[in-house]
Amino acid sequence: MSRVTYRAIQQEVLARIRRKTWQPGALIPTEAALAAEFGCARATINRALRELAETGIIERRRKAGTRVSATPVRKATLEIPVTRLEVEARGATYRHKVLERREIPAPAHLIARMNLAANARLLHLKTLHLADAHPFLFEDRFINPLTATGIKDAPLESISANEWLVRNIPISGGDITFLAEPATPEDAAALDVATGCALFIINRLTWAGIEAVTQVRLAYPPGYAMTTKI
Amino acid sequence: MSRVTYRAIQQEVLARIRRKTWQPGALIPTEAALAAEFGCARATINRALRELAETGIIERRRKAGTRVSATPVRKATLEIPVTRLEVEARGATYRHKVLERREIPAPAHLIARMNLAANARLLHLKTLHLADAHPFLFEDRFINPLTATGIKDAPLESISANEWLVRNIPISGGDITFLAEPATPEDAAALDVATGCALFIINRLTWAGIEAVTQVRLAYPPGYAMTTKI
DNA sequence: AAGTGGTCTAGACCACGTT
DNA sequence: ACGTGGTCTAGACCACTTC
Repeated sequence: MSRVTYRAIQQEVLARIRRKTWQPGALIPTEAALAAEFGCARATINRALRELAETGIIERRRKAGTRVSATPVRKATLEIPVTRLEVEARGATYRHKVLERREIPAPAHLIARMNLAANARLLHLKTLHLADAHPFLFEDRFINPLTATGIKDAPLESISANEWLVRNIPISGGDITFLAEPATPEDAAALDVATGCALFIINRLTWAGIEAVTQVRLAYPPGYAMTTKI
Repeated sequence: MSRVTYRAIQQEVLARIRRKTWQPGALIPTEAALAAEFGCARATINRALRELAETGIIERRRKAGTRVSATPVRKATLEIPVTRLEVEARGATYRHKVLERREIPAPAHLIARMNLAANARLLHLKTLHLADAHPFLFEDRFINPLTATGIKDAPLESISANEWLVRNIPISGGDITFLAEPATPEDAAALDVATGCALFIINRLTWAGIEAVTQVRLAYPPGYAMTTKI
């Protein structure tokens, strides 16, 4: 075991910020100075501070140095699990039901958002996910068969599109939006709730490079909450 | 510039996963082997793989080695800015109005959640945040004056509690919950929307060590969406 | 017992941004 | 121009986990 760990340095830095030894907005010593003070290598200081910078507690810029964030932008990490695992983590039995599966011409609003050719066709899926036979999530998904190669032959009755895509199509990135919406009549029927009641909605658009793979709207019934820690 | 960067290694690793050279669930070579292959130091491989593991793309365990995640749990990072900055980032003028400010005995449900003494008192604040004079956010907050020392004398008319706390009280962590709720009559009056309409709600409880600092419920009107990337 | 990742060191060079 | 963080190296020891 070495004498000084990067975690110990992080703790000490946080303690000094908490004690106001280092005020918000103020510069803290350079890596070299801290390495000398703590009697460790600069690389150790670097790792400690780099990770703190990733959480938004401090801000670092070459030449300008490192300073305590004046108005820290807290960053929370959300885990986005496969729905089956999320249900099973709650101790329930997972099942899903494909309500609709059709190939259609891409709707106009998706041609722009997904950067598709004007005559592109998409696979349109509607799926109800169940936890112990109770509606857990109503999913309305469009899949680009050109990027999600093999989706047409996927056994989507036994593996959800969600999970099939995650396992088979390497995704480079995506945009996620969280919001609240009133239940449409279709949402209400699928989830067995009243039309107009407040649903938690996730919209997600995912990419493989510059090509869109899938756009999905997830509607969760009242009572669902997404939780995380900072 | 060195010959091999950790970013280049990440790209190559991702490419191999995408090409299925390394299948989901399969072991990939050890750090030492990759260092030899790429002709770089093991520390460089370590940094490349460590960061990929943080995103959930690969999984690492001592002795067991590194493998490609079979069902990757995507991780998204949410930024939680101060409301004023969020409004200003949209090009609007920020203003807030304290609707209520009272010291009260802690409600029973918060005594448990915030780990308070039975006779604890809390500062109860209700604040409306405005963007260009339109309601942007209705905030219902409880503050523990024992941990948020100085809050009683804070000029909460000119600086929001949100911002005052962020600047003055060092926070060690917290729990955040996102959900949808129908607007209560009070929400509706504050936000100028219909009672019962779908609101996006954030509940946040923050701690300084083992002591709770504040519990807040943020209610956003219809149309608000929280966005992030993966 | 042995193999793998986790971390630290001491030194070096470099990119970047401020001055 | 120059100071700061960003990164890489080569080597070392250690912690954890599986065998």
